[in-house]
Amino acid sequence: MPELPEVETTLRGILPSIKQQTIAHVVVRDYRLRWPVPANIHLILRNATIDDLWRRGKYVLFKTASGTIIIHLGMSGRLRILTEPSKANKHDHIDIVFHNEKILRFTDPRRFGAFLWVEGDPHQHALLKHLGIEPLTKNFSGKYLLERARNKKMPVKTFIMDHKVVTGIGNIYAVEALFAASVYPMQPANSLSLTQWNNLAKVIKKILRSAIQRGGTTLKDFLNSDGKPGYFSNQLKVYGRANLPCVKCGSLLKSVKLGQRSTVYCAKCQK
DNA sequence: CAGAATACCTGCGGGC
DNA sequence: TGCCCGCAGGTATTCT
Repeated sequence: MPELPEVETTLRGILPSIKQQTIAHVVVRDYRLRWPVPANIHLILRNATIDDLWRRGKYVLFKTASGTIIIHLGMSGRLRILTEPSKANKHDHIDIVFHNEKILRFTDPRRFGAFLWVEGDPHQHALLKHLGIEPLTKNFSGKYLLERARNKKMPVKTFIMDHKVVTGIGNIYAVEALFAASVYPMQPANSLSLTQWNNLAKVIKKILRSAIQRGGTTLKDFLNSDGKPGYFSNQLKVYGRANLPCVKCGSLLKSVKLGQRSTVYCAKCQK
């Protein structure tokens, strides 16, 4: 479900309710996520204060005095704030109850998400250590991509979805960015020109910023922390539009599998 | 070593 | 109505 814009939207939504707030207790209903939720997490977090929270790639981090909570939403995860206790549904796996009576609820039907605890520098955790550059930073540029793509024969789409290169770009935004930049998804990464990379870096930033501004993309069930859908869905030009006309030239969009992921593109506009 | 396949899970929509 | 299949926003792990 969530790519960078959806995670960012989620973070912004929950931040005002829980930053600097102290945890009263934690309820774990199902420990079976991507990795087991630490068995003693309720003891660790009791009376801990969330000093700060931020995003790294698609991870959300909550810092406390003794360590950091690492959360990943996987494909179907969601975080939201409840202002009063409410009956837990089937996939509501974790509640963090704060002294201010707000409740942070982690829901994840597919359980591909993660809820972990790390002491020390969270950025040295195995999951975060090798993450590449943040796309919404100045150093993310055509030059950076050109350098990283040297000797990489893989398709450019696979390359920009590699989080060791750049974090946060998933299937939707990869496909949209390639269309916006008129780049053929199967083009070998090491064959793009600096001009192409500059253009791609530019449209990636533009699309991610636009999506964040609109509250992310809702395909069927993404809701942000306020329970609102994301309004970027109606900006999608190619994702989910296989066999429909290209918005630029009218020819029918094609669809192929690339690394098991559906890849929609315009054969005429993307060369 | 790179790159490709596999695995983890539930829910939904389409075809029969 | 119900069953089976394929598909879904991710990514660590295993394989070749």
